[in-house]
Amino acid sequence: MALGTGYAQQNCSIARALEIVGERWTMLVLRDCFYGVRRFSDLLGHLDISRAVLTERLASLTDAGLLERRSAGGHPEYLLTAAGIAFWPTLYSLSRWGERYAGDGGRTRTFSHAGCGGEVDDLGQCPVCGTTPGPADLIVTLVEGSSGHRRSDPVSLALRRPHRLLQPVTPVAG
Amino acid sequence: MALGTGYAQQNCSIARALEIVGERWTMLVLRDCFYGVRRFSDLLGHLDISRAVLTERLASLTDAGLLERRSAGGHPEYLLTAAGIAFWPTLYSLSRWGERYAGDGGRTRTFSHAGCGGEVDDLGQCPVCGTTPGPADLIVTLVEGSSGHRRSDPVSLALRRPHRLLQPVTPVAG
DNA sequence: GGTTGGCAGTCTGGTCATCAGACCAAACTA
DNA sequence: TAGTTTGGTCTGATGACCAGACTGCCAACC
Repeated sequence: MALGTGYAQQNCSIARALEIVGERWTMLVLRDCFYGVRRFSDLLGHLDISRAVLTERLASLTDAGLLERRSAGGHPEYLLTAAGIAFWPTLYSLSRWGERYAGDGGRTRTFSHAGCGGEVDDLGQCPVCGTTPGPADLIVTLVEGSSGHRRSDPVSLALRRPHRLLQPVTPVAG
Repeated sequence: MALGTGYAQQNCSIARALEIVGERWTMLVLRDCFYGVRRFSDLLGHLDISRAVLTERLASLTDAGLLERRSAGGHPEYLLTAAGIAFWPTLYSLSRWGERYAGDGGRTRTFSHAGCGGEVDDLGQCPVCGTTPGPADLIVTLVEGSSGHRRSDPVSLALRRPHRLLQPVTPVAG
């Protein structure tokens, strides 16, 4: 949060969590990381965010231990750490709430268990095998007919195909 | 979010959710509502927030349908609606993540099922009876010895006792 | 009936964060 | 070697947030 008067006095795990992930754009950066976006320019194009703010968010997420900055092929890549991956349930829960109460009520994306194909429920549990798959075992699929096809940047196009979370996306040029 | 360039282009339920609950202080206001804080002055004292910002947050949460403003005894009260109550899993999940990765790793609060006394797990499920209690059926208890006793405003003092979520707190004067 | 006091806001001037867009350095490519 | 891509930094303008002063409403009390 990095303001003079942050949430420090709140002494509450929610407040402390929000000190790390509560700033504008931060959770959307994490969402993109789960979707497999790893590069500065891809995040920039997909989020429509100011370069300075993206730089700052990536640095603070890295400082906080949710992301790891790694050089790959001459360019940096930002990968989720264990602490970052552990944030998935919160993001999933927020997504489900948003589908129900911040849109037209319909599904926009579904998440299915890569192991058995079951579509996970509100709690993230697979109704077929009864486990709670981590993000690495989930396949995200855009719901056809949802309002989910507006953007046309390369990353958005690449994300229209079903794909496994955390696996790197390869944006198509154009 | 109410900025010229919000998250509108993101076309994603997470982005839409964050348009409503993603601003500074908003989730902490909701947290306090779950804890039973209902009055403007109590929120003000417990959150250490600017009056203008609290006014704006309460108005936008009311507009978005998460809170309901109701006159009670000559003063307004802010109560969670169904949409607001449905936000509990996200808040709980964020709290658990924060305990693990944004603090010393220890529990600060526990939530137990009022029906059978079981302490709910990471997913919010009661290990005793197997159900997933809603917030109205949860009792929050501050963990002794956690760093959770810093604040001394009347609301914080009232919240030190175990109490059921959504039940109104009665701050002690002083 | 007038006064007092608490409550729920609004208003104000200053500070901080974010914005769009220009600029820059390093690495790769032709 | 010149140009392009990538990953940033810098700048001036705008908007959000801050602490604190101020206002209007209502109930209780004298």
